[in-house]
Amino acid sequence: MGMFSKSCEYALRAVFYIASNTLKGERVGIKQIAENINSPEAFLGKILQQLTRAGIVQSMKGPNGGFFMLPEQLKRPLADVVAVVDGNQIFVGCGLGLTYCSETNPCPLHNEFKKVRNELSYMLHNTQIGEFNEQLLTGKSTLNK
Amino acid sequence: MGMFSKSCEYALRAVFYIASNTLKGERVGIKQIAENINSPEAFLGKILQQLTRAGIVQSMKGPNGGFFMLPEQLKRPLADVVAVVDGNQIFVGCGLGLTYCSETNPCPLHNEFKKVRNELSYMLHNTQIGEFNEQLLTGKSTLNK
DNA sequence: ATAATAAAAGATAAAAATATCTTTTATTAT
DNA sequence: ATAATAAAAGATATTTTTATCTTTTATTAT
Ligand code: FES
Ligand code: FES
Repeated sequence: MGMFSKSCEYALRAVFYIASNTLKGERVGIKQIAENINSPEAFLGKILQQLTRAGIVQSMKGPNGGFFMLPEQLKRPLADVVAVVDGNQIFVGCGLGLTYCSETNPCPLHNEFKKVRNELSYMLHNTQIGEFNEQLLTGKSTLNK
Repeated sequence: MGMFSKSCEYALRAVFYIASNTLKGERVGIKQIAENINSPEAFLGKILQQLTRAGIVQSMKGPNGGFFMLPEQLKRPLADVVAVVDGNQIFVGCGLGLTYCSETNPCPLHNEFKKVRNELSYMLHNTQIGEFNEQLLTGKSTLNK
């Protein structure tokens, strides 16, 4: 597996897709999202439930329902999405899997690992969900295949 | 989960332990390793099999048998251990889980993610397994709890 | 040679992650 | 009010990862 769980990858792709459609003023349904980010529909539904409960995205039931985001939600960092789906071990956990990362009783890789972990953490905390809307809408970047 | 699979975490802790004991001129058995890196014994056995087949460590059966490393094996990078256990997706894979990472058809996070991924890759390629032997033997760093 | 030791190999089990299917609830349009 | 739509919730299934158990093979000491 990669840096994130599969659920988390779907989650990130989904919020990017929802964000860019929100910019166009459109709500999007699970089916449409799943098609556009290349994910299993029902499984994505479960992930979107989590994201909705956590206040990462908004949802509406019924005709013309679907998922969308509020302006302030577009500004939230990717770290929030990752934390909701994968927890915060990626931000604070020991690289060698010790029960917790410690300065006073570190694993051998601590100093080296911490640097990388902090780079990732910084990047995710300083990147906003809505930041890629334009490049997505103009097709400069993609969410499927 | 963290950056690596649990198997990979055990693998890294195990090679560090074997390396530091090799420096002391000692072979170590699965049981001893498992106790000292706090891992399930039988499961660790399977992982050590992989590492032996891949030439990361040496093994000897029978009395006074156990695991140890050759001088050149002590110099190999952590990246080799990670690649054997987790594959190379962590080094080359797309952060959002697209089938492959591409410069020409990138995901939105590509540039930001690539930086972090390359930092991790660089670190793992430029850190040797045997590099922490001294601090491990002097108790300055730990592999359990 | 024989017994003891320890890893290798193979088989099986349990837990977690991923995926699907069915029923219920909220919302909208008629 | 009724029917249609779409997400929420709940139940179930599949796959992968993690873990354990048993048998075999190699090595050493007696
Ligand atoms: S103790 Fe392992 S990364 Fe800090
Ligand atoms: S395409 Fe996603 S990280 Fe390169």
